[in-house]
Amino acid sequence: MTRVLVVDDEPQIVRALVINLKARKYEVDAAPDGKTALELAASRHPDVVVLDLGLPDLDGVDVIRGLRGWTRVPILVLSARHSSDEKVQALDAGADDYVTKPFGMDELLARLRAAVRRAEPVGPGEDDLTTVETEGFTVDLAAKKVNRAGKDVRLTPTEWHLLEVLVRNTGRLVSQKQLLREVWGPSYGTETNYLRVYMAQLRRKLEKDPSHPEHFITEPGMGYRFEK
Amino acid sequence: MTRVLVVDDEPQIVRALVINLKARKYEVDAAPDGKTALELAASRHPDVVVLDLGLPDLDGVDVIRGLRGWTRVPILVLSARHSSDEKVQALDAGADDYVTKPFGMDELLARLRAAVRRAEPVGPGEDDLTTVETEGFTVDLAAKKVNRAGKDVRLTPTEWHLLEVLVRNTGRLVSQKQLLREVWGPSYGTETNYLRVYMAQLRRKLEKDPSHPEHFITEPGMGYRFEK
DNA sequence: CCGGGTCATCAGGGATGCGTCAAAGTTGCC
DNA sequence: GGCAACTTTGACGCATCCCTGATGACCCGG
Repeated sequence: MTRVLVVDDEPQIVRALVINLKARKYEVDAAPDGKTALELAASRHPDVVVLDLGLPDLDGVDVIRGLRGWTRVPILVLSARHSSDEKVQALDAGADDYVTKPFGMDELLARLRAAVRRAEPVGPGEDDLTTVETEGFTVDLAAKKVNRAGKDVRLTPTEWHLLEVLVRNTGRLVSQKQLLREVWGPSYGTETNYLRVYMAQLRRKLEKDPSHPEHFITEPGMGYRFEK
Repeated sequence: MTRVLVVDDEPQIVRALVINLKARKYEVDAAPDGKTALELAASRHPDVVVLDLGLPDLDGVDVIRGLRGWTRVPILVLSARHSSDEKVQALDAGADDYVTKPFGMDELLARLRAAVRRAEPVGPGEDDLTTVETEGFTVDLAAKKVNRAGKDVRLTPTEWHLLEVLVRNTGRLVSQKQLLREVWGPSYGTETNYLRVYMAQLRRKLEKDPSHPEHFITEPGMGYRFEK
């Protein structure tokens, strides 16, 4: 779940934000001043910060700097000041966006979504999800490679697709209908013979003893399962 | 140097932006409509896009989607529409920021800086990515040069672009669609014959035995893979 | 013991995708 | 305006993959 830190000294604004955010399944922390904001940011590690510039204790720009000293969390500034100078200062201090009050809730939420979205990592960083190992072979989902005894195994597109669905559900039973729909398309829910042919090919290429499979298990009448 | 793509059909706005950006040492491309914008984005790889929503040919939101289909480049939307709905649509389609006209140049530039800043990769870690070596040849991504047996190999722009995408994903399979979109642009997702022609040329220039490639591996039906 | 159903395996034929070559079209430069 | 380099397009042979039908093994209930 996405965690939001709301920093504002006006209770009614905080209330409005909290209600709207919680309704949209965000987890929300709130701070009434800069000092609390910095503490909460450190202890709660929010995924995005909504920061009012007019705080009682610290200058808003100093709060931004305080955060930017150690984190790249997206900061969305909220302010009553329309002056161009204020905006430039806040943005150059490290803010990601600047919304002037009064603001539309829809717009604010959209900007929030944009800020969270682009902070999402892409590509590497999920290595634990991209490779699956067994004693006999290794499947690399990102590189689309299968390695067996040091050598890459050549899989056809259909074979790979089938393997991918099974591996993504390691340990779970995948029904025949589900497999057929995923690999061959929605209208192929009943052609179970395709499955038999391609499961045999996968086993021949990957199992130690294809006629006594250890990893590609048949659940008679139901479907197939991949086990490490 | 940071490269900016300005998309707007009003010449005076483009002029103002270009002058201001160039004065601040940005490299600037300009497009008067959506189609040109998508082409320029594909061929020039800007670091940030400034996009007016009111274009003569395509809907602005469609341009955003066209870009987001293959790149995460920051998009800063410029628009005369103040309606909250428009903003939400643009932001949810993948825009990073939304500025309403008339805008202050200082503010726009500050938002631009913010967008570019947060797109910067975190920390070091790409130094080793700038050159890739194989037994047969060396690719220098920064210098855009390929060396083989002590001599530089001449590559055409398209050949280089294709090589670059493959090398940046060394070891990973890159799908045909992805390659076509990266090199030829978002609307070329199906022209797989281009790929065949240019892969052949790359192999002829770089492989020891072009008809038995060791580094530019084709995965039938799926895509291509570069191996060291 | 027999019969129906599901599953595994095999092999052939049609369709598809890839590599190659050559020619036409485009672009940019002198 | 002409030339050279590059890109696009089309055609062809060939390898590979996908589908299909046939056959036999296995499991269960009758």
